[in-house]
Amino acid sequence: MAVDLRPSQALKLLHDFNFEVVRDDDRDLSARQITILLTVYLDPPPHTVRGLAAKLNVTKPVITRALDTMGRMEILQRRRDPSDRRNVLVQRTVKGALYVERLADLMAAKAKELPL
Amino acid sequence: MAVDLRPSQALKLLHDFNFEVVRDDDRDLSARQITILLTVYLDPPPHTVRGLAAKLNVTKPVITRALDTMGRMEILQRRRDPSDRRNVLVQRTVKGALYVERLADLMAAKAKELPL
DNA sequence: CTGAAATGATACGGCTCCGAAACGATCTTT
DNA sequence: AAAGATCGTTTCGGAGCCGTATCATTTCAG
Repeated sequence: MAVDLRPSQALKLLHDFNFEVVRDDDRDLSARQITILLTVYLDPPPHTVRGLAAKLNVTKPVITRALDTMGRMEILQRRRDPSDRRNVLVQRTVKGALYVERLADLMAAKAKELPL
Repeated sequence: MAVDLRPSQALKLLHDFNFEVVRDDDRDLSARQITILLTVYLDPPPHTVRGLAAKLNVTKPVITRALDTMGRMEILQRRRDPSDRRNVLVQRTVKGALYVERLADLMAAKAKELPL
């Protein structure tokens, strides 16, 4: 129980963060895509399509399509599992790490600006 | 400078919050829609289509369509400005207030669970 | 009173995403 | 090796959202 955030502060933080993302990027990821991305970057590997789908409670094609999109953006990467070639391993990329880091910094900055 | 949130905590908070939203709602609002919604609920009125578009740096049809969608969800409401009938005033609803409150509580709860 | 300006809504073509179902490739079992 | 199971992808029809351009309504200026 570390960070004490009142609901009104949470709301403002949520607004300010989204506001910044919307203003900067013409292209914004959906909540699903963000969750997939952050899951890959926060949870220990390996990450498979099926595993991500089960964890996020969505269908497999949702993951496949999100990987198509974020693969094109080069923030996530597919690789075949050598030990079981049916599996696809979802991996991080350098560009993706920078992207995620930017999100984290932006959120931390917005939190710092919150009124008491 | 109230809330101290390290980037790694911000990332986990962002993940946990989105994770919960994605798991619960089959239909999730876009970053733009959330920003519009929270702007109406946080900034002082009046809110017009043109004003919101300028503030968020998007085109007017984006606002109109978002109002269509969130109007159907009954979390935002249109009303004609009586003093200048060209304007549309965007207003809160009871249902919308509950929706926003739920977002705030969820985020605050997830912040409380963050590791030090 | 008439034409210009302002406001929000709409039409359009294009793109992305959705869930369900079917599919090919790969392993596992027999 | 044949049959079945598992995994990720693709297809399909349908829906939402995008930006540009245009439209109807309302107000304002001359």
